[in-house]
Amino acid sequence: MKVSGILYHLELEDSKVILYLRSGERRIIAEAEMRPYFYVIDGKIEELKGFKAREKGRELRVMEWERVKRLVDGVEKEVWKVYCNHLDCAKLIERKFPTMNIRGARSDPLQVFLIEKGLEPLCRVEIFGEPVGERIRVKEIRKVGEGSLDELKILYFTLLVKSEDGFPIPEKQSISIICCLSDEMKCFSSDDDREAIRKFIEYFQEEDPDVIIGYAQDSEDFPYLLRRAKLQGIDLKLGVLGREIIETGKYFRGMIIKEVIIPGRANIDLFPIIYRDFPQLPTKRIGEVCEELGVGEFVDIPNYKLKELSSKDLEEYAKQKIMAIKKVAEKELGFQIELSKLCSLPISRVPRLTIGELVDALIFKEAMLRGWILPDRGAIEVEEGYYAGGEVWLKAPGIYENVGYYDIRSMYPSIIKLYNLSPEVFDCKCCSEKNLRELGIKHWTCSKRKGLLAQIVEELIEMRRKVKEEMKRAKGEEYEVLYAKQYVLRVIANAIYGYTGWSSSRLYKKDLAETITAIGRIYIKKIRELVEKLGFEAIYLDTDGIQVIPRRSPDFQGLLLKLNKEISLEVELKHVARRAIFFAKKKYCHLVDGKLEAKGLELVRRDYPKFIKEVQKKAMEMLLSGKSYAEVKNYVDRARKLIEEHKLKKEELVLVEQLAKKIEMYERSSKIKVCAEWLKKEKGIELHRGMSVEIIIIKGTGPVNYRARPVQFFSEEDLDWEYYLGLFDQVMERSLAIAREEGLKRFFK
DNA sequence: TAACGCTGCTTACCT
DNA sequence: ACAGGTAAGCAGCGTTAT
Repeated sequence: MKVSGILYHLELEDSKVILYLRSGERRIIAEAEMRPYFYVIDGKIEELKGFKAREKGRELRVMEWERVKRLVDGVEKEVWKVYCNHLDCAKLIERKFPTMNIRGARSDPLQVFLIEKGLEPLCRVEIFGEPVGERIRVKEIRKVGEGSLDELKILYFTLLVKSEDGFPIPEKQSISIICCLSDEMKCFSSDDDREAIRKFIEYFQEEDPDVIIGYAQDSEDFPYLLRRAKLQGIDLKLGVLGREIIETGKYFRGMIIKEVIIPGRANIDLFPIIYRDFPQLPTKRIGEVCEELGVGEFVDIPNYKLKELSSKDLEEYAKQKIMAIKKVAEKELGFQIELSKLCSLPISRVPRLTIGELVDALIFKEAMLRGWILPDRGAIEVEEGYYAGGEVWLKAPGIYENVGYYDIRSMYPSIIKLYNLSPEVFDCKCCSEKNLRELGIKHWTCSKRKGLLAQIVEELIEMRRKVKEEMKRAKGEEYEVLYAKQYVLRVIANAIYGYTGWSSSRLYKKDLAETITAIGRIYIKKIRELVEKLGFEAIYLDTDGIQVIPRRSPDFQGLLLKLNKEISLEVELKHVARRAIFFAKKKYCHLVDGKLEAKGLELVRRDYPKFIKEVQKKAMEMLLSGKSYAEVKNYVDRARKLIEEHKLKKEELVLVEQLAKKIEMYERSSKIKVCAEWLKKEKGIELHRGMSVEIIIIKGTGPVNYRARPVQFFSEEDLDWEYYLGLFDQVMERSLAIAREEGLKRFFK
């Protein structure tokens, strides 16, 4: 028989790949046999022939072996390809034979499956096979077209719990409301949550969604729901065909996070995506995310304030929250889908991977398609010491007018492409012409073969160029898809240099990473020299960017043309700032089209009190728009009075810090560490790595950091106003010093 | 014993 | 847990002034 549908989810079951397809109203479940394998690069495999072992009650054994030709780190070799009956068999053999040169035993089987079959996540597939029970056993599978989320059944999900302090405990507090959105909005609540959970499960099974989308549902909603359901004696059968959901712990970005598996459905948690892709957002609450993405307003109500809402208001809030989740998903999921296609990974896996892991997945895929076998991750020995990065230079702090900001377009990717940089051709044995010597670099690249990394980067750049070309003619939905495609191509290309210097990457080579940054420094310094020759003065450099002021005529476009004639990388003019203030390296602000653009200033940092940031912002705007020192000073002094006279609300003095490591790992007490300890001791609340807290400083004796507290438990009377005054003065002093000195200079002229 | 000064930990930022 | 470069606040601790 032949079936077709959108491939929306894949799972691993022993050595089978289970495929979930959506075909109109129907769901198709198929299973494909896969033969797990690994490579033995050189040496004998006699010991492996007939290998058998028992582990967790299963028999693991080697099935077959064959001699195949592959490119091992770019060198053609005959290697052994060894097939086994189970994935764990490959891993066991790798552990048991540490001296054997084994590769690929830990490769992602679902990714390998997708690559081997030429499939894309969310594509339309055709399957030839025969039915076995509820499934179809796959004989042949192929991609026959494109698909999209629109063709799938999506269910948005969230729940709310009222609690005293915002950290509810399942044993004490029942779920106040569960809210779902598919074709329509549905809310479930009851006095005790037993009925609500029952009805929710019933509804969920009836809806039978392909994709579940929420915000922090893996770390919060589902674990809470699981505990409550257990207490109420209810099974949480939310999987396809009534299978129960599975809670797992996984090491992610240096911390244990919970991952919930809902068999047969793609469970997509937006929170880890936001955590990874929007590190600049201090709280990561949905309202903040909505604002960042420009998808409308949503006012977050902190968990500790939910108790003040009536049932009606709570329901209204839940509905608004789920609409906000939907908007964030609609804006953000396009990128994740394109990432999953680019890297050949199931869509539900992508949100949980770091950028490094995504780059690694792409490198693995491209290597596999070329018949290469690369080292496994973490297999290359790490070289000691650090290497130099980008050039950073500031002529002098001060106020400048007419500042042109130029940068080298995609500098590191362009360097990799232009100089054919890749580990296997770096310092090759075959070349006598040491081509990087002319740049003053002691290394060289091969002039006979094109390196793998350079090939991949070139392809990414070329693909992006084509997509951007198509974008010119595209509109609406099509445009959005193309935009997402070019965006992920850029993100991945930009991370490739870092990947070469990442100690656990397959292509780790410190000297190579160092060479890339060294070439970057040479180029930006060369541009500085040119700029100086062409009638401009360089005032600031950072890595791939240079800021200049005109000595005579401010012909910034003319300078751009001249630079591009001289330089083999592409130079762009980002903008010309009417006026700019430089405080230090990585701390400056520009006035561009009447708007303030601040970099590194306190006002962009989450760990400064909100009020101080607002006053600084206003002061910067005044200075940039030409107000005198005296005027600005006057404004700042009036603002200062509000602190002096205790006329601010505690919310205006809040700062945010993120717990960067496990509490035991601290050698000093930071504000966030003290808050984490206080929450544990006083409230029994445990903060885990990566969580942020809104902090205020209370009065008392001892060092300030020891007086940091979560804002919700204290009032204005508790605040250490003197501390805020001191910090305010410190920040304002250095913010205004430049204008003051500038004024003095004029006075003495 | 308070004040001072230095070191290096800590956080968050820039490219 | 893609890389390195940077500023700033302040704990922690030894030294100096009182």
